[in-house]
Amino acid sequence: MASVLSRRLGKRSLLGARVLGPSASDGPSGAGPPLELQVELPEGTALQPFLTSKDPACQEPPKEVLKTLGTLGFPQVAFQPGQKVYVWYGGQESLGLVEKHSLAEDKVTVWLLDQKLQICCKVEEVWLAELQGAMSPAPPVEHGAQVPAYRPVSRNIDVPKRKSDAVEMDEMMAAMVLTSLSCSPVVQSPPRVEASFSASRDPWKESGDVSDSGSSTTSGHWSGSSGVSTPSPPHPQASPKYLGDAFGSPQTDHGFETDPDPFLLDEPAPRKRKNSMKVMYKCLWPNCGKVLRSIVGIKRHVKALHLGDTVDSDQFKREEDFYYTEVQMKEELAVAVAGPSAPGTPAADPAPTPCVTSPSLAALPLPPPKAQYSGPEHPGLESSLPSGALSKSAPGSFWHIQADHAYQALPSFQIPVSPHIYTSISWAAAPATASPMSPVRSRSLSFSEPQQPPPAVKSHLIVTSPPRAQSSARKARGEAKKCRKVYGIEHRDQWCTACRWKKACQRFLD
DNA sequence: CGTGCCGGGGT
DNA sequence: ACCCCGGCACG
Repeated sequence: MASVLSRRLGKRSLLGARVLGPSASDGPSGAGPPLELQVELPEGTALQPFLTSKDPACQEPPKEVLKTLGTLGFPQVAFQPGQKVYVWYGGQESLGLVEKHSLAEDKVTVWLLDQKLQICCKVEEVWLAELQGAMSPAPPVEHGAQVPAYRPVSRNIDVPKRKSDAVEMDEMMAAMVLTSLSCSPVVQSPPRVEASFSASRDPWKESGDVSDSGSSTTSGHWSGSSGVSTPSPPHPQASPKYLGDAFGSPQTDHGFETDPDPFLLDEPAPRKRKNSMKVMYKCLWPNCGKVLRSIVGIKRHVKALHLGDTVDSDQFKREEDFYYTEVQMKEELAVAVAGPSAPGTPAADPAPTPCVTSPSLAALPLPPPKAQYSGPEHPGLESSLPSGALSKSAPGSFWHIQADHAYQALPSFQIPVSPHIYTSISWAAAPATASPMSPVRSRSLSFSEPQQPPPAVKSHLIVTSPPRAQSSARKARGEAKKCRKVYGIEHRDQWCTACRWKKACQRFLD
């Protein structure tokens, strides 16, 4: 194999590229980054704390609003004497009463309750106590300058996007993602370190090392497999570990660690379809978390309950839009309407969703597409997997096992395919383009625009419409990243066998 | 033009 | 069987 390697040592490494510029989203969709940038903008102006942590996905309109707000000055016109306000003072926010508001100079005189003193400051530094909840932590200007430390980071990570099961979970995830992201670039890519044993722990990185696990095959390299078929899966132990890795400890192993990352976020892995999902809308208002079924409902809710007093201003016309987010819940949960829980994906933009709510679509009981053609090959394998890791929506990292196909000699193969966001079902090919809005989320590494729950739709197409399926003999080009892309040519030895043989990739089927 | 992979070749 | 690659289709 050494020969192989040396022979085709790469011209270009996709892997490298990926590793170097990962955080900023290298997705093809040019729209991603820009959006983020814009989102950041308002924050920069430090006027609009609302955005801080909530789902950027559906904030198109607000963004606009905010921007204008930023330029035009704070719209909250005049403070009334006696009004309760918060003001940024002495490094913290203090409660105070408005003494007077001088419109002319845009200054507000505030009587600080705590300090028992009066101060005069700019309007931007003062905000109404009522709004505290929403517009809390980031008081104006100078404060903004004080905290940027965490901001720039968090903004890039679409933390809110993946509303996992619990709210706290979200926070944790955010933190973890954050950490791992911030670490990953560091590990440039010590391309293939022959680090003897340590290598063995990584199920897929090693090639010759495969055997060292003691189990199964003897020959080095993948080819060694004899009978193929029932691979004794090494994962029983491996998987937990990996799981851990995916989440917690960013340092997997030698420079390769960055690789799984793209996965974690990208891998479309459409095949694992979730149970029927239902789209719900969750109120993001602090301490609210109300979940409603309809977009109208949620809007009304937000408007009525939270924005009640602000709606007067035209500028807030659409404000409710960004106080709710779309979430997908399992049918059962949806029924129960568990407040904070929102397994699955937050999904995108609220606008184009209505159709989705149709349960009929979502409920289509289809076997994962993959099963449709490769299923029969190793039924046993699937079942032997650790619980539902595979098929269920393991919110964590999740294992994708495959050892099949004529080419696939290796015993078994696991790929940590991401906590993957089911959003990332690559149905890009589908007629999805219909919606002009294509809400590009701020997912840092993305390549195909995920969407809603159309897995059902897609598979449906495949199943029911034989005409389109494969009219031509040639297999439709896969949307998924193939080994080549994922590992780069330099790491050809890590490709799946099929890929190496220039055959249809078996690792990342479409 | 890069990529995925079929078809066909070599060992 | 394994391995490789020409060459085409696709984006």
